[in-house]
Amino acid sequence: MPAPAKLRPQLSPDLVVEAAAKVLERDGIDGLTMRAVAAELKVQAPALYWHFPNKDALQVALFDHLMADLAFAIDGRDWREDIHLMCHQLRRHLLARRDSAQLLPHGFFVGPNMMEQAETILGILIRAGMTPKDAAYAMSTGVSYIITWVIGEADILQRRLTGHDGNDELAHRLVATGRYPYFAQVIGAFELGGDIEGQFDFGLNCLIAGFEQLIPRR
Amino acid sequence: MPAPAKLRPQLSPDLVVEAAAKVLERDGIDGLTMRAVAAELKVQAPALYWHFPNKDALQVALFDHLMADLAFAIDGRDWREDIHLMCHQLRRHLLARRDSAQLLPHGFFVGPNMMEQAETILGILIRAGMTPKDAAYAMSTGVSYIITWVIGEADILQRRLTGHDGNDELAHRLVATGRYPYFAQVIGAFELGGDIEGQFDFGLNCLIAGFEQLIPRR
DNA sequence: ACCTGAACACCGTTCAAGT
DNA sequence: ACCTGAACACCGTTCAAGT
Repeated sequence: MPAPAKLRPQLSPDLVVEAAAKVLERDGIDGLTMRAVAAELKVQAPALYWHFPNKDALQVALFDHLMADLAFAIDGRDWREDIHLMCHQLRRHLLARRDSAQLLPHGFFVGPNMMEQAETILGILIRAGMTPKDAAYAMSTGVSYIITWVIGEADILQRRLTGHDGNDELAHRLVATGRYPYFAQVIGAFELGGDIEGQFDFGLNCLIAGFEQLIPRR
Repeated sequence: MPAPAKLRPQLSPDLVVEAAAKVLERDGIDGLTMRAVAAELKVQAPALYWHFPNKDALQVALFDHLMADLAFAIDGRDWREDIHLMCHQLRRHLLARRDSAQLLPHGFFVGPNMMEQAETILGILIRAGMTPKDAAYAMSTGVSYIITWVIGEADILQRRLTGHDGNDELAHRLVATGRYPYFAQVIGAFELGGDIEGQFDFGLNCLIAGFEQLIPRR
């Protein structure tokens, strides 16, 4: 005779992470509370603490989970091109998973999935001629750039939807005083209507140009 | 006859910001609560809402306040050198004011002080030959790099003090599986004992190398 | 071993009421 | 005009108690 069916499926770290992913997608980072995740699992909040020591650990696991299906599509002909493509793909991946970039206050290469991705990136840079240390720093700088960028971009997209923007107003009032002549020239570049993808590429290309100098010419 | 002395000095936005600065320095970003700021002023928390619409607005004002005495020391001979110096000075300024880099989720050029600083930076880049738009993007990319960096660096310094680091442990366990050969080569670069200032310079030099390409050769 | 119930020590913010 | 008192609707986390 088989074991009696359990009334409730047992919790597990994986189930908790999947529930957290659902909550994050539905309610955003502010809605991602231990109680909400527990509710998603039809369980009381303290139950989660049997599987994760605290919310931080859950967020780390969640981020890694969200990076599991990040598959870089590159052709391996030119490392500059490959890195460029991968950075754009990482940006899109993060943007497509609501608030995922805000999950990690610090350190993104923890967990099996992110480390798997790191292998790809490091391989390209090292085979291109970088020292392992330079490759590590370059990867860290690049990913950090993208994560910070995506947080900012999501914020801009959000404010475009909700309409007006308090900070913009303040900046305009200050510019109107005439005390910031250079800023007055460039304030358009910071406005919500700006070329957002172009600005991403701008910083990205600067970084890649810098990376290029780390590779010995032959 | 002069007006009777008030029992309590009247509150003002400036006084609130100064109290908030004290609380931030003493208790860090987690201790910066409306109640704590109010207590510092010997006032009830709701009183603050007469002077600021919400906590976010207070944080924006506080950040600008903390940037008031940021004075760039440069000599104006070479723009690359100047930018390099300013970036290091901004890093030190932020590091010296506890958790200041964590005050701003989005947008750092709001408020008279930051815009004053922006004038200096934009001036250097535009006079070096950049278009205003490129100068704006370059400044934005650079400051964003530094702020993100400082948040990470403060975190590393903190973990160095408190000793052990859970994420490091996880990464080591995963590396020990042998499935991440490249990562195994570079894990030393990410450890707490790493050359932290060197890593900052690494990213910074990459960016500046990229900026250089925006300036037409003569 | 794994989860519930109840509680602790907080948050940001609102709002009627005071002065 | 400016602040208090009291409350609302939450948080993350702990811990004894249940099964």
